[in-house]
Amino acid sequence: MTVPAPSPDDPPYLKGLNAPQREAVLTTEGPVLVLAGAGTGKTAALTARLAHLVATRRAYPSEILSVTFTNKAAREMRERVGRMIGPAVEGMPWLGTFHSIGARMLRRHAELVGLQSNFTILDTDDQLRLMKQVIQAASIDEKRWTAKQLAGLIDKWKNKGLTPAEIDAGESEAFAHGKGAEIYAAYQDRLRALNACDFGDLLLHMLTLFRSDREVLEQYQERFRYIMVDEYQDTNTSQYLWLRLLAQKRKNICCVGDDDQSIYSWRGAEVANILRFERDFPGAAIIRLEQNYRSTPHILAAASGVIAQNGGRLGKTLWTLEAEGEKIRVIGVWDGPEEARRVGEEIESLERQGVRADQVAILVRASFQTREFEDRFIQIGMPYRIVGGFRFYERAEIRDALAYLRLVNQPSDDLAFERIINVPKRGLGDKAVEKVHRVARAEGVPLMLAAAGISETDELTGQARKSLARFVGDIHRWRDLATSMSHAELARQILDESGYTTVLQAERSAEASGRLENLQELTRAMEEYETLGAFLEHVSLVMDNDAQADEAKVTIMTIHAAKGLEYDSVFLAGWEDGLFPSQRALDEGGLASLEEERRLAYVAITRARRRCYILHAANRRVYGQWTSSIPSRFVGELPKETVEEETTLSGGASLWRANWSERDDPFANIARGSGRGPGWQRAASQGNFLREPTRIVEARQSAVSLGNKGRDDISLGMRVFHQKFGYGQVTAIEGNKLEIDFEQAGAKRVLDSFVNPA
DNA sequence: CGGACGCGCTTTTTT
DNA sequence: AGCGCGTCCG
Repeated sequence: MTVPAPSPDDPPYLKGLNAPQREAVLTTEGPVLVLAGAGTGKTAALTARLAHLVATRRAYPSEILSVTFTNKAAREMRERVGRMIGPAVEGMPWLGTFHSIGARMLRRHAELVGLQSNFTILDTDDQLRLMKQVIQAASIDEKRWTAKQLAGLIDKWKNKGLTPAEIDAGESEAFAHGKGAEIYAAYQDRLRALNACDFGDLLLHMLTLFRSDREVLEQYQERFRYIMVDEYQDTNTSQYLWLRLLAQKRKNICCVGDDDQSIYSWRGAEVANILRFERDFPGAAIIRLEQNYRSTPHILAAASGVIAQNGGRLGKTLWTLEAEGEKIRVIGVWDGPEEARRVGEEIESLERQGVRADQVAILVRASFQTREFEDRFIQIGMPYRIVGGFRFYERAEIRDALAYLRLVNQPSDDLAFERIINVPKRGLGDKAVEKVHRVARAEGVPLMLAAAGISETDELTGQARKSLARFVGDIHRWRDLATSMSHAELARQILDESGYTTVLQAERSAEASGRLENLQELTRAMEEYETLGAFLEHVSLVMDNDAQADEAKVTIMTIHAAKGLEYDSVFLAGWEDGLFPSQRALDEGGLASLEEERRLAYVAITRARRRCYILHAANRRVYGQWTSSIPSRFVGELPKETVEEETTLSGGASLWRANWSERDDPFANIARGSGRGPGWQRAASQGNFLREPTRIVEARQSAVSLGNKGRDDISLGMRVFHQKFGYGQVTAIEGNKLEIDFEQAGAKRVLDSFVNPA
């Protein structure tokens, strides 16, 4: 397909695009697959394409379906398109994540799948509890067949687009000796009874509806003149089928993706979807974005060298106009703590060269690796932030608060009822809850209603009855209040009157105050929503977490979390066989798993703009055990000309150096504890001398005395202040290290240079 | 009912 | 090693 050459009359959204990008924008009709390598301006092309469709009046904004995976991506796209086409972006109801779009559709047709349009969307927590109930109801051994397993299985089935009726005997065998399909069906029944959906249902229900109801399908096929899909390599089967049905009529579907960046197969993504695009959509235009605007040639060569080892790729060759730049630095170290120390030093050196901390990232394979860096950075006072981990809305206190709101919003929300009936503790234990359940089941009414009934009879006695009556009364009162006050105010009042705030205040720990802050944050967030219902919908679908990106901090995160991001300097830690590639990937899953790990390596390297450091340690503590390891096979796959290797330990001489550096570093032993596990012993006995235990003791002592002499203005029992941890009392002094019992943060060991007498 | 103890698990994570 | 969960006991 040929597209017009650039001309001065080009609309603004075409300015600055290279030839393939222009082609991606201007090839509007028919199926298009855009293979966009890392850093090749994929989002720019995608948003320009959207702007083009609207500007040339090929479609109204409301006639374009554009799907992304994350809310972040959707938001970014909306913002960028907004900048190009102005307020018309407001009329793009079909720009969003698969799930938010699925929910939007499903609310319109809920009754066709046996739901009401105000169905609740369950979070993982609710799901799990529901599954537990289903397993119990089927009298299956809960130890042998856990709710977690079932959740994984049902999730997998839903990802594949399978309803209970479509589970064959073989699949069904995977749970409780062939009861899989039966239990799945029971779970779906329970969901329907609760007027609820899990995430998978948002798509699966629409998929079954599209299949069974031509009219509904055609309505959407007509409506969506153009379909655009971001990160196509991450689609699962159900999403793929959904898209294929929607695109069948007009066939104007444009999928953007990169098979080399497919790193989510473990949650159902099928690389195959992108690999067979041409077969699915005959006559598809394939456009490759290969000019990279992000990284130096060395970085690209390193990434290409690694990914080239994978088979079955669609194939792309990244290139850049950038200057050579620095080589990748591969650094071998003794152990985990040394790795953290080295990275800290290198970052300090970068900062001296003018690199800002927020342009530096440390990427790890598994989240437990962040710990080592945290410890070190706290010690040296380097500001950092950890991305990922718990999401705001997944925190217990937030879920509790939400459960109150859900129950007030919809008293028939049994799962919310169960969650908070005894939170905070009000003397309603298993016995009482069980009674409520029994009555509810017998009368076929929601728990809330059953509870109201019981509180008026003698079925419960004393405290329990009083508590239950009070609880029921509270919910009713709050429900009435909802009509007369703003929902944010109502939420505050609920938190106060339920005793939730009081309990947290009484706790007086750092955690509790953090929770109180989170709850405040929650009520603040509520103010932005028109209705309580709207807010709850937002919460169940949009698990935003990236609140503040304040001061310059080094970012520590997993490679998965880093996908789509870029940094000037990137540290890739823990490149050892067994950690990366992970042991699991090596043991199970065969070649496919290894190749996914390799794609992960590719994603990791391509996050870097100018500088990339790869580290591997000879010894590491994993699950409390010292293990020694060899450098990752991926290190060996880096083209030699693009790397610069340095190591503190290969053979005898460097072993000696390792010992030496340890003596130089007053913290080595402290950080390592009495590190004498298998790794240590093995390495030591490989050297030309035998390490006597006494030497270790010696080293320990010298570690303390080698450091700065302790400060004389701090003494045992003194009250001190620490920048990070606040006030505390000194409980032990060891050279320049202090043990402090912090009022907020608890007991910690810190350097004396970071505290001052209070 | 709630606290104490002991067992088992432990990649990656979105919606 | 560290945490969450489940069980057992007061």
